[in-house]
Amino acid sequence: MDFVHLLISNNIKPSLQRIKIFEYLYDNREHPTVDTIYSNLVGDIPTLSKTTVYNTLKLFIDNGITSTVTIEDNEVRYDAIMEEHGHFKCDNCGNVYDVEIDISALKFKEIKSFKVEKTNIYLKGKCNKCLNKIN
Amino acid sequence: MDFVHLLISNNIKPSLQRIKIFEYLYDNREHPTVDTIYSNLVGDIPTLSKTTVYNTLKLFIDNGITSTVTIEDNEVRYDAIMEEHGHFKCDNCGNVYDVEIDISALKFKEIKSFKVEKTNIYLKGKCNKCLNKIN
DNA sequence: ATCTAATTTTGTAATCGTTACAATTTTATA
DNA sequence: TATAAAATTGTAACGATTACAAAATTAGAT
Ligand SMILES: [Mn+2]
Ligand SMILES: [Mn+2]
Ligand SMILES: [Zn+2]
Ligand SMILES: [Zn+2]
Repeated sequence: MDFVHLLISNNIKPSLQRIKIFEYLYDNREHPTVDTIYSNLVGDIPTLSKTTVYNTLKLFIDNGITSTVTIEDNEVRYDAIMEEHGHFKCDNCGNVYDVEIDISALKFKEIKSFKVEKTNIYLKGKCNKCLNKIN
Repeated sequence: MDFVHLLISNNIKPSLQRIKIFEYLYDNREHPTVDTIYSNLVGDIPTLSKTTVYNTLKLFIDNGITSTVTIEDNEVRYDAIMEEHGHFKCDNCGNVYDVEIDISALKFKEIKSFKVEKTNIYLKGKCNKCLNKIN
Protein backbone atom coordinates (compact mmCIF):
# COMPACT_ATOMS: atom_id res chain seq x y z
CA MET A 1 0.00 0.00 0.00
CA ASP A 2 1.51 3.30 -1.15
CA PHE A 3 0.52 5.77 1.55
CA VAL A 4 2.63 8.60 0.15
CA HIS A 5 0.71 8.68 -3.10
CA LEU A 6 -2.61 8.15 -1.40
CA LEU A 7 -1.95 11.30 0.63
CA ILE A 8 -0.68 13.29 -2.35
CA SER A 9 -3.66 12.35 -4.47
CA ASN A 10 -5.86 13.69 -1.70
CA ASN A 11 -4.03 17.00 -1.54
CA ILE A 12 -2.16 16.18 1.64
CA LYS A 13 1.56 16.74 1.79
CA PRO A 14 3.12 13.49 2.94
CA SER A 15 5.09 14.43 6.01
CA LEU A 16 6.54 11.67 8.14
CA GLN A 17 3.88 12.19 10.82
CA ARG A 18 1.04 12.08 8.31
CA ILE A 19 2.35 8.97 6.63
CA LYS A 20 2.81 7.13 9.91
CA ILE A 21 -0.57 8.15 11.30
CA PHE A 22 -2.42 7.11 8.17
CA GLU A 23 -0.43 3.90 7.96
CA TYR A 24 -1.35 3.06 11.54
CA LEU A 25 -5.02 3.71 10.89
CA TYR A 26 -5.01 1.68 7.72
CA ASP A 27 -3.15 -1.28 9.15
CA ASN A 28 -4.91 -1.42 12.51
CA ARG A 29 -8.57 -1.98 11.94
CA GLU A 30 -9.45 -1.67 15.61
CA HIS A 31 -10.82 1.88 15.19
CA PRO A 32 -8.25 3.40 17.53
CA THR A 33 -8.62 6.53 19.60
CA VAL A 34 -6.24 9.49 19.49
CA ASP A 35 -4.49 8.15 22.57
CA THR A 36 -4.02 4.72 21.09
CA ILE A 37 -2.58 6.16 17.91
CA TYR A 38 -0.29 8.48 19.83
CA SER A 39 0.93 5.78 22.21
CA ASN A 40 1.71 3.37 19.41
CA LEU A 41 3.60 5.89 17.30
CA VAL A 42 5.56 7.89 19.85
CA GLY A 43 8.16 5.13 20.02
CA ASP A 44 8.74 5.50 16.31
CA ILE A 45 8.59 9.29 16.28
CA PRO A 46 9.86 10.42 19.70
CA THR A 47 9.06 14.08 19.05
CA LEU A 48 5.44 13.33 18.16
CA SER A 49 2.91 15.58 19.81
CA LYS A 50 -0.65 14.60 20.62
CA THR A 51 -1.73 17.88 19.07
CA THR A 52 -0.28 16.68 15.79
CA VAL A 53 -2.36 13.54 15.99
CA TYR A 54 -5.48 15.65 16.51
CA ASN A 55 -4.55 18.07 13.73
CA THR A 56 -3.65 15.32 11.32
CA LEU A 57 -6.82 13.33 11.87
CA LYS A 58 -8.86 16.49 11.34
CA LEU A 59 -6.96 17.07 8.09
CA PHE A 60 -7.66 13.50 6.99
CA ILE A 61 -11.34 13.90 7.77
CA ASP A 62 -11.58 17.23 5.93
CA ASN A 63 -9.97 15.62 2.90
CA GLY A 64 -12.19 12.58 2.98
CA ILE A 65 -9.76 9.79 3.77
CA THR A 66 -10.76 9.18 7.38
CA SER A 67 -14.01 9.13 9.32
CA THR A 68 -14.97 9.08 12.96
CA VAL A 69 -16.83 6.26 14.65
CA THR A 70 -19.03 7.48 17.47
CA ILE A 71 -20.54 4.72 19.55
CA GLU A 72 -19.82 5.68 23.13
CA ASP A 73 -20.34 9.18 24.51
CA ASN A 74 -16.83 9.39 25.77
CA GLU A 75 -14.61 7.91 23.11
CA VAL A 76 -14.01 9.08 19.56
CA ARG A 77 -12.58 6.45 17.31
CA TYR A 78 -11.10 6.80 13.84
CA ASP A 79 -11.48 4.70 10.72
CA ALA A 80 -9.56 4.72 7.45
CA ILE A 81 -12.20 2.65 5.66
CA MET A 82 -14.49 5.05 3.84
CA GLU A 83 -16.77 2.50 2.18
CA GLU A 84 -20.14 2.35 3.85
CA HIS A 85 -20.17 -0.26 6.58
CA GLY A 86 -21.44 -0.86 10.07
CA HIS A 87 -19.79 -1.58 13.39
CA PHE A 88 -20.14 -3.99 16.24
CA LYS A 89 -18.91 -3.12 19.70
CA CYS A 90 -18.44 -5.82 22.31
CA ASP A 91 -19.69 -4.74 25.74
CA ASN A 92 -17.19 -7.05 27.34
CA CYS A 93 -13.82 -6.46 25.69
CA GLY A 94 -14.69 -3.08 24.19
CA ASN A 95 -13.37 -3.98 20.75
CA VAL A 96 -15.06 -2.46 17.72
CA TYR A 97 -15.33 -4.65 14.64
CA ASP A 98 -16.41 -3.82 11.10
CA VAL A 99 -19.56 -5.45 9.82
CA GLU A 100 -20.89 -5.56 6.29
CA ILE A 101 -24.48 -4.47 6.32
CA ASP A 102 -26.77 -4.10 3.35
CA ILE A 103 -28.38 -0.77 4.16
CA SER A 104 -30.47 -0.85 1.02
CA ALA A 105 -32.75 -3.23 2.91
CA LEU A 106 -33.65 -0.50 5.39
CA LYS A 107 -37.10 0.96 5.11
CA PHE A 108 -38.46 3.65 7.34
CA LYS A 109 -41.74 5.45 7.60
CA GLU A 110 -40.62 9.06 7.50
CA ILE A 111 -38.64 8.59 4.32
CA LYS A 112 -40.56 11.39 2.61
CA SER A 113 -39.79 13.94 5.31
CA PHE A 114 -36.02 13.78 5.10
CA LYS A 115 -33.32 13.80 2.50
CA VAL A 116 -31.01 11.13 3.87
CA GLU A 117 -27.36 11.53 2.97
CA LYS A 118 -25.76 9.05 5.30
CA THR A 119 -26.94 5.97 7.18
CA ASN A 120 -25.08 4.87 10.29
CA ILE A 121 -25.52 1.53 11.94
CA TYR A 122 -23.82 0.07 14.94
CA LEU A 123 -24.54 -3.04 16.92
CA LYS A 124 -23.76 -3.86 20.49
CA GLY A 125 -23.46 -7.16 22.29
CA LYS A 126 -20.84 -9.82 22.96
CA CYS A 127 -18.20 -11.04 20.58
CA ASN A 128 -17.62 -14.77 20.24
CA LYS A 129 -14.21 -14.60 21.87
CA CYS A 130 -15.77 -13.17 25.01
CA LEU A 131 -18.72 -15.55 24.93
CA ASN A 132 -16.35 -18.51 24.83
CA LYS A 133 -14.26 -17.16 27.68
CA ILE A 134 -17.25 -16.47 29.90
CA ASN A 135 -18.76 -19.95 29.44
CA MET B 1 -49.64 11.17 31.68
CA ASP B 2 -49.02 10.32 35.32
CA PHE B 3 -45.33 10.89 35.79
CA VAL B 4 -45.43 10.38 39.55
CA HIS B 5 -46.62 6.82 39.23
CA LEU B 6 -44.34 6.11 36.32
CA LEU B 7 -41.39 7.05 38.51
CA ILE B 8 -42.68 5.13 41.52
CA SER B 9 -43.28 2.00 39.49
CA ASN B 10 -39.66 2.21 38.37
CA ASN B 11 -38.34 2.49 41.93
CA ILE B 12 -37.64 6.20 41.71
CA LYS B 13 -38.89 8.50 44.44
CA PRO B 14 -40.84 11.25 42.73
CA SER B 15 -39.16 14.43 43.91
CA LEU B 16 -40.13 17.70 42.27
CA GLN B 17 -36.91 17.80 40.28
CA ARG B 18 -37.29 14.24 39.05
CA ILE B 19 -40.88 14.77 38.02
CA LYS B 20 -40.10 17.96 36.13
CA ILE B 21 -37.06 16.54 34.39
CA PHE B 22 -38.88 13.44 33.25
CA GLU B 23 -41.89 15.47 32.22
CA TYR B 24 -39.68 17.72 30.12
CA LEU B 25 -38.04 14.76 28.44
CA TYR B 26 -41.35 13.08 27.76
CA ASP B 27 -43.09 16.15 26.41
CA ASN B 28 -40.21 17.50 24.35
CA ARG B 29 -39.25 14.95 21.77
CA GLU B 30 -36.31 16.97 20.50
CA HIS B 31 -33.77 14.75 22.35
CA PRO B 32 -32.49 17.60 24.49
CA THR B 33 -29.05 17.93 26.01
CA VAL B 34 -28.38 18.47 29.70
CA ASP B 35 -27.99 22.18 29.06
CA THR B 36 -31.28 22.44 27.23
CA ILE B 37 -33.09 20.63 30.00
CA TYR B 38 -31.46 22.76 32.66
CA SER B 39 -32.11 26.04 30.86
CA ASN B 40 -35.76 25.23 30.30
CA LEU B 41 -36.42 24.15 33.88
CA VAL B 42 -34.42 26.62 35.94
CA GLY B 43 -37.18 29.21 35.54
CA ASP B 44 -39.63 26.78 37.10
CA ILE B 45 -37.23 25.55 39.77
CA PRO B 46 -34.90 28.46 40.55
CA THR B 47 -32.73 26.40 42.89
CA LEU B 48 -32.12 23.72 40.27
CA SER B 49 -28.52 22.64 39.88
CA LYS B 50 -27.01 21.28 36.71
CA THR B 51 -25.51 18.51 38.82
CA THR B 52 -29.03 17.42 39.69
CA VAL B 53 -29.90 17.19 36.02
CA TYR B 54 -26.86 14.99 35.45
CA ASN B 55 -27.58 12.86 38.51
CA THR B 56 -31.24 12.49 37.68
CA LEU B 57 -30.67 11.48 34.08
CA LYS B 58 -28.15 8.89 35.24
CA LEU B 59 -30.75 7.58 37.68
CA PHE B 60 -33.33 7.39 34.90
CA ILE B 61 -30.93 5.52 32.66
CA ASP B 62 -29.96 3.06 35.42
CA ASN B 63 -33.64 2.38 36.03
CA GLY B 64 -34.44 1.93 32.37
CA ILE B 65 -36.75 4.86 31.67
CA THR B 66 -34.34 7.00 29.68
CA SER B 67 -31.64 6.38 27.09
CA THR B 68 -28.90 8.42 25.51
CA VAL B 69 -28.69 9.29 21.85
CA THR B 70 -25.12 9.61 20.63
CA ILE B 71 -24.81 10.98 17.13
CA GLU B 72 -22.26 13.75 17.39
CA ASP B 73 -18.95 13.39 19.24
CA ASN B 74 -19.61 16.42 21.34
CA GLU B 75 -23.24 16.31 22.35
CA VAL B 76 -25.07 13.76 24.46
CA ARG B 77 -28.80 13.82 24.02
CA TYR B 78 -31.49 12.13 26.10
CA ASP B 79 -34.62 10.27 25.12
CA ALA B 80 -37.61 9.11 27.16
CA ILE B 81 -38.80 6.77 24.44
CA MET B 82 -37.48 3.31 25.19
CA GLU B 83 -39.08 1.43 22.32
CA GLU B 84 -36.57 0.58 19.62
CA HIS B 85 -36.42 3.31 17.02
CA GLY B 86 -33.97 5.21 14.89
CA HIS B 87 -33.02 8.86 14.58
CA PHE B 88 -32.53 11.40 11.89
CA LYS B 89 -30.32 14.43 12.43
CA CYS B 90 -30.53 17.40 10.10
CA ASP B 91 -27.09 18.80 9.22
CA ASN B 92 -28.61 22.19 8.72
CA CYS B 93 -30.83 22.92 11.73
CA GLY B 94 -29.32 20.29 14.00
CA ASN B 95 -32.69 18.89 15.06
CA VAL B 96 -32.92 15.21 15.85
CA TYR B 97 -36.13 13.44 14.87
CA ASP B 98 -37.42 9.97 15.66
CA VAL B 99 -37.81 7.55 12.80
CA GLU B 100 -39.55 4.20 12.77
CA ILE B 101 -37.22 1.65 11.27
CA ASP B 102 -37.82 -2.04 10.85
CA ILE B 103 -34.53 -3.41 12.05
CA SER B 104 -35.62 -6.98 11.43
CA ALA B 105 -34.88 -6.31 7.75
CA LEU B 106 -31.21 -5.88 8.53
CA LYS B 107 -28.91 -8.65 7.43
CA PHE B 108 -25.19 -8.65 7.94
CA LYS B 109 -22.41 -11.05 7.09
CA GLU B 110 -20.75 -11.51 10.45
CA ILE B 111 -23.98 -12.46 12.21
CA LYS B 112 -22.41 -15.74 13.40
CA SER B 113 -19.46 -14.03 15.07
CA PHE B 114 -21.40 -11.81 17.44
CA LYS B 115 -24.27 -12.01 19.86
CA VAL B 116 -26.11 -8.80 19.05
CA GLU B 117 -28.09 -7.29 21.90
CA LYS B 118 -28.88 -3.87 20.53
CA THR B 119 -29.05 -2.33 17.08
CA ASN B 120 -28.60 1.40 16.67
CA ILE B 121 -29.42 3.32 13.55
CA TYR B 122 -29.17 6.98 12.81
CA LEU B 123 -29.51 8.88 9.58
CA LYS B 124 -28.08 12.21 8.60
CA GLY B 125 -29.09 14.65 5.92
CA LYS B 126 -31.48 17.56 5.49
CA CYS B 127 -34.98 17.84 6.88
CA ASN B 128 -37.78 19.05 4.64
CA LYS B 129 -38.16 22.30 6.52
CA CYS B 130 -34.55 23.18 5.78
CA LEU B 131 -34.75 21.98 2.19
CA ASN B 132 -37.72 24.27 1.58
CA LYS B 133 -36.00 27.23 3.18
CA ILE B 134 -32.78 26.77 1.21
CA ASN B 135 -34.59 26.52 -2.14
C1' DA C 1 24.18 26.60 -1.77
C1' DT C 2 21.75 30.46 0.65
C1' DC C 3 18.17 33.26 1.91
C1' DT C 4 13.25 33.96 2.69
C1' DA C 5 8.62 32.79 3.08
C1' DA C 6 5.29 29.31 3.84
C1' DT C 7 4.01 25.19 6.06
C1' DT C 8 4.13 21.91 9.65
C1' DT C 9 4.99 20.44 14.16
C1' DT C 10 5.22 21.13 18.87
C1' DG C 11 4.22 22.41 23.86
C1' DT C 12 1.48 24.99 26.82
C1' DA C 13 -2.53 27.17 28.21
C1' DA C 14 -7.46 27.67 27.80
C1' DT C 15 -11.93 25.68 27.32
C1' DC C 16 -15.83 22.91 28.12
C1' DG C 17 -18.64 19.00 29.44
C1' DT C 18 -18.81 15.85 33.04
C1' DT C 19 -17.88 13.82 37.58
C1' DA C 20 -16.39 13.78 42.55
C1' DC C 21 -17.30 15.30 46.79
C1' DA C 22 -18.75 17.51 50.91
C1' DA C 23 -22.16 20.64 52.79
C1' DT C 24 -26.89 21.84 52.97
C1' DT C 25 -31.63 20.94 52.57
C1' DT C 26 -35.49 18.01 52.45
C1' DT C 27 -37.95 13.88 53.61
C1' DA C 28 -39.03 9.79 56.26
C1' DT C 29 -39.25 7.40 60.64
C1' DA C 30 -39.53 6.82 65.47
C1' DT D 1 -39.99 16.78 67.94
C1' DA D 2 -35.68 14.51 67.34
C1' DT D 3 -32.85 11.62 64.45
C1' DA D 4 -31.43 9.28 60.46
C1' DA D 5 -31.60 8.71 55.55
C1' DA D 6 -32.01 10.53 51.07
C1' DA D 7 -31.84 14.16 47.73
C1' DT D 8 -30.11 18.47 46.16
C1' DT D 9 -26.76 21.81 45.63
C1' DG D 10 -22.29 24.40 44.67
C1' DT D 11 -17.58 24.05 44.07
C1' DA D 12 -13.57 21.83 42.79
C1' DA D 13 -11.33 18.36 40.04
C1' DC D 14 -10.84 15.97 35.90
C1' DG D 15 -10.00 14.70 31.09
C1' DA D 16 -10.55 15.28 26.27
C1' DT D 17 -10.23 18.65 22.89
C1' DT D 18 -8.96 23.14 20.96
C1' DA D 19 -6.48 27.64 20.60
C1' DC D 20 -2.44 29.72 20.06
C1' DA D 21 2.21 31.13 19.52
C1' DA D 22 6.98 29.54 19.17
C1' DA D 23 10.15 26.39 16.99
C1' DA D 24 11.37 23.41 13.35
C1' DT D 25 11.03 21.91 8.78
C1' DT D 26 10.23 22.38 3.90
C1' DA D 27 9.79 24.71 -0.61
C1' DG D 28 10.90 28.28 -3.81
C1' DA D 29 13.68 32.07 -5.50
C1' DT D 30 18.05 33.95 -6.24
MN1 LIG E 1 -14.94 0.55 10.44
MN1 LIG F 1 -35.79 9.12 19.97
ZN1 LIG G 1 -15.49 -9.17 23.30
ZN1 LIG H 1 -33.29 20.96 9.29
